[in-house]
Amino acid sequence: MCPVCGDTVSGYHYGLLTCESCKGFFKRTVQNNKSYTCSESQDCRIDKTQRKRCPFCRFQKCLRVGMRLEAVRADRMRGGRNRFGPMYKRHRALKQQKNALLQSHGLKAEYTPDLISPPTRTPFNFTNININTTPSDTITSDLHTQTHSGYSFYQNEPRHESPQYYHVSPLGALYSPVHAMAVIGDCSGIPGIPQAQCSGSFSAQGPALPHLLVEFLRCELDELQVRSKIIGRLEQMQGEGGSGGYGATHMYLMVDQMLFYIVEWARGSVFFKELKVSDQMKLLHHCWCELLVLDMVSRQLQHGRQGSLVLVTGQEVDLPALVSPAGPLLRTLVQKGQDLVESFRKLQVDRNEVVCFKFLILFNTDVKHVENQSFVENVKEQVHRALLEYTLCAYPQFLDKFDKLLLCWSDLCALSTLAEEYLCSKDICGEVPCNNLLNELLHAKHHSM
DNA sequence: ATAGCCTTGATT
DNA sequence: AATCAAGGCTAT
Repeated sequence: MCPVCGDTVSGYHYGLLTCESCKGFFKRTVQNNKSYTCSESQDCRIDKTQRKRCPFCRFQKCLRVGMRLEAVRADRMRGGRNRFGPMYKRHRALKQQKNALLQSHGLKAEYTPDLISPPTRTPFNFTNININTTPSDTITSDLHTQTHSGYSFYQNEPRHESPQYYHVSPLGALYSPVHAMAVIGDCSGIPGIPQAQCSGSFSAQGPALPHLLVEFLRCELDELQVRSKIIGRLEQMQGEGGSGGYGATHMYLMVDQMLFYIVEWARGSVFFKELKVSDQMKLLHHCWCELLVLDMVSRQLQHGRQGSLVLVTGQEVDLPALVSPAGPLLRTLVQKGQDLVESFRKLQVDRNEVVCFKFLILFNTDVKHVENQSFVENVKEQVHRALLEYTLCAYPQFLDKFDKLLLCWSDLCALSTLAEEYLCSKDICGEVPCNNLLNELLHAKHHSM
């Protein structure tokens, strides 16, 4: 599918696989130096049926997905090859490799259609939802402006007979590709990734990410904001409830708050927000604990030191002190948690992979009685694809990282099951404060089983 | 202006 | 000689 409009791809054009019509549109726009204006808010949906409606947004999208201005020839020379040739070749090879890997994981090699459909807003009624705390989405990516100036498109010295390439379109200045931060590896030569981001040489900026991953990063809540809100809420409750100190109650309240923000994240997330509330709840009832465990594990990766546990609040808990008075269940829980953190660390699991993981966990196809099962399956497959593409691209020297990540996931599931059992036992003992989200989630699972 | 089909020509 | 991504042409 054409990344611009979704029509059928006819080959590589101006840097990536697009359809014939977007190829022509891009060519006309750049050759004739056209400038368009958008009569809406510059975010028109571009698809096969609507692509004619707003050329401004269509061209924006062409640039955003990575079509190259420089590939339009200033001298209009026909035929021949440009220096993208080898890049297209590499891309084909990579795709083949990817498909082989996908197939080995039982996924279809063909691309599945984009699932983003018009949003439907519906109320959501988990108990204990404080309306006043609405964490604002944070764009974790960095906006940059690409420069096209003075770049010889040919690898060799430009000869007189060679085509001289363009083009600094007046619209080019509007091009703001979304970058990701802190990516390692080399994606140079992958079509669709603008050269500035891709050149591998000194890429503090790193290569561009799969489109889906960028969407996922957009859905992330701001960690610091969440932290301060949770701290505020906990202080407030300690003031009210009286039970001060850092006992178990404090922990449960904190977990409860974490769950609140996990739900908040999910509700605002791409794909998930398209689901009916009943389906959303079924998925969350199933995976909240996995998300919780992943959240804690990934926090240890960022800040944690061995022998201590860093909480959402930023507090550091000494593990030996936590474990020594604990029962056997909590002990194994802590031990397995440490093991998991260790294997994540060994694998060099990065933030982008964690973000993909969250979506893999959320869109679990094993959840029963979900109305829109096919949607969930489709999303899961797309996430798989994005994660695989990312690992191959960001860690090309580490080809089985994807497989190892999936192995880690099953460890995480096992740990989550243990954690849930632990919380359940504590809930039955009456140690978990009542009327909160944690209770609801603990009970929901049992009712549905 | 759009988009499907046609022609071209360096690279393989 | 075959390939295939550039540009060109032309009904709609």
